[in-house]
Amino acid sequence: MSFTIGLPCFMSARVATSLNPSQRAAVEHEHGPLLVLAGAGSGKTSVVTQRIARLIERGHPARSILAMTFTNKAAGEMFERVARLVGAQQGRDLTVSTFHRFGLTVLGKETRALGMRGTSFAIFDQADTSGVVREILRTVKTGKNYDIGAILARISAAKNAFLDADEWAKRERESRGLDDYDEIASIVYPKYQSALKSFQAFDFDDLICEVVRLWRKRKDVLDKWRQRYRFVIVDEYQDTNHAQLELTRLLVEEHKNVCVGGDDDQAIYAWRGADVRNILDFQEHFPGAKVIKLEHNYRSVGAVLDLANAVLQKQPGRRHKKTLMATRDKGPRVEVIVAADPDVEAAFAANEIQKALEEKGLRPRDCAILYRSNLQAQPLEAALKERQIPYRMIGGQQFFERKEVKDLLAYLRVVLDPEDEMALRRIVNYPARGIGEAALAKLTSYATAKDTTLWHVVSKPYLVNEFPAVAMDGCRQLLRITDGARQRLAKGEPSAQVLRYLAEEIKLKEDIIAGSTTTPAAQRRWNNIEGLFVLFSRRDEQGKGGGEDLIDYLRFLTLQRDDGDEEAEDKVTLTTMHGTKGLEYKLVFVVGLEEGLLPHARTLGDRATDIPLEGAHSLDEERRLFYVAVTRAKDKLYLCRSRVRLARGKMMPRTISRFLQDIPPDLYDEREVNAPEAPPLEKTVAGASALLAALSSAPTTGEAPLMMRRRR
DNA sequence: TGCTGCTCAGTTTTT
DNA sequence: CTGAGCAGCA
Repeated sequence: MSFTIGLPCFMSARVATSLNPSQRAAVEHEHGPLLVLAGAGSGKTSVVTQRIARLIERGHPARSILAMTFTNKAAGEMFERVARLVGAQQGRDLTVSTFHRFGLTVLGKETRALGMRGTSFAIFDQADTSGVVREILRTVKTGKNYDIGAILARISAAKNAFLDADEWAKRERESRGLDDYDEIASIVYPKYQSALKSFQAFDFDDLICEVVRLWRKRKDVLDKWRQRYRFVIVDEYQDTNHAQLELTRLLVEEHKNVCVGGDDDQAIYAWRGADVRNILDFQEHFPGAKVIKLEHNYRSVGAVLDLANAVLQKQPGRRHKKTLMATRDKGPRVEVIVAADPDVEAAFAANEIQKALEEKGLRPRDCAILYRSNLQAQPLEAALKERQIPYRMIGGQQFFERKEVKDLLAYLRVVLDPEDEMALRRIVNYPARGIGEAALAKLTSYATAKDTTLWHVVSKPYLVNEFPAVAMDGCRQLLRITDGARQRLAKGEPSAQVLRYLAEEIKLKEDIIAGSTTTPAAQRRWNNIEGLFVLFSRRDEQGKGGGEDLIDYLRFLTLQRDDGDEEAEDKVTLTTMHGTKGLEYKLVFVVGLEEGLLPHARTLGDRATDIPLEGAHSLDEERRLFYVAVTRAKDKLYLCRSRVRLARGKMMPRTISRFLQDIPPDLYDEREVNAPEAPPLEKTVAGASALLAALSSAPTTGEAPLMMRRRR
């Protein structure tokens, strides 16, 4: 089982120069709707970027081109690649953005047309929206303990269908009958909407839906945007939802210059509202559409591709039939690893990576370990740490969703925009300063009665009848802190400096230490805050100012997941199968191929909380997810599973994933791994000294470093 | 008001 | 087993 790096692999350095006929046809396409059906690894992204470059070459101004992607990262990458082709000068005016960010831009520019008071609005992330729903449930007094996510999912579905609560409930009742969650969701939904309105806030769905509503209502506004964008490109089209289709359709209705790229076999986001029919029915939505299929795979060796095709073999009812054709040689065989337990599984992957790094000249960045659920990451992290292999984890709890980060940023928000009520509520009694539930209720009811903002009352608490002296004092403290920060900003102090001041004033460090159970945990959380300082000082260095600029930046951060902006970082990637879409690695491990994990238990048992998906079976989506994971591998693929796994704190026996079972055995070699292979530390001097370095840089608190903790 | 300790639940994916 | 949410108490 050896695989060579270097020889045939660089076929995959493809693109730019040589295009096959289909690719060329797609790149040269100029006017009218175009669907590029691109199988995994068929060079879709490079075709799309080259087409954009070609449009610019043809004399279409870059500023008239809008490309929409799924993630910020994909957007950044596409922008870079186009800029490389046409030059930074030419590419500068190009718009490459996620749907959500584009929506944010439009809403930000159209606050007047939207009829909003003022120009400021907030964006609510999941934590915020969950909080809103929780509050509403309290007032509704159901007595039951509802899953908030399930309610939000239904609200989201209704929003994206542009239906109000009654219309949605009616439609669902007719199509499938209502369950408990549908009932409660239809009660919560209108209240949720008015809550958002009173906060002057948009949730993620609104960023798309409100644009569509506005455009439908205001032809003059729509015309403005239509004139601006003469060419629209959408990547990963299989993952768009109904509202995104509507947005696209409105924008291109006149000129019809819409080019979408995608692959229905890689549709894995139905659970969050993506509708694969968008890509299946593209030709009905955009009559006269040209369809180009890209079926040559330039990424993977034949062995990987054969297996990938076998995975899809079992997929019923594929509409756009594609067969991926190999362009590379067979390569090393795919290996299936049956590990005794998850630690063995992790040790195996880490050992193989280490071997590949030392013996085959691979770089860490060429390797990835993919799993279904973030819970699986822990043993993998530990195994890599033990061997001093650098890695980065994508996903998990997002940086900007961490409590300490949100707390500090909420202060900055309030400083910049005192009417940001969500932020104000968050910090009004943090750190505790005597403004508890009762005091807050007094403040808000006074604000409601006098039709003024919460901030106004907080800054003049003496107006409130029988307001407790302690709470009054608390308000004064809060004012002192925010005023201090505001003055610093006004004086032109860098934003990072102001953040430091705020952290200092609220004794954030002390609070983190007091609120953490272990020293390393406290360290990690404080590191997050330090990370914020670094982030903002980097922004300061770019000469960005305070005020509006900073408000925009904070909004932008809400939509930004941290991919670790160190794109060039040479590290092994640990990520979920979802998080890996669009990426590729020479060496790939897919771990946890067991029933209950893939397919995930939640997609099997039909739980009351899940929305029944129409036309899409979640089991099929799980299979496609497996397909996506497998097709990430360029040279060598390992499929791993464990015989036992921790569930609810107990070791439970596991059964093989049905998807793995479905693959003809002649497409892979199977191997059992039992003893946890010890990390070969003593093997190399480099390894030993790296360990020493790691130990000496461990926290000197007397606490054991985190990595030493898990051992059974 | 705010803390502590209890219970309970719940285990996916993310703009 | 862990974390979050909640009730009851100081």
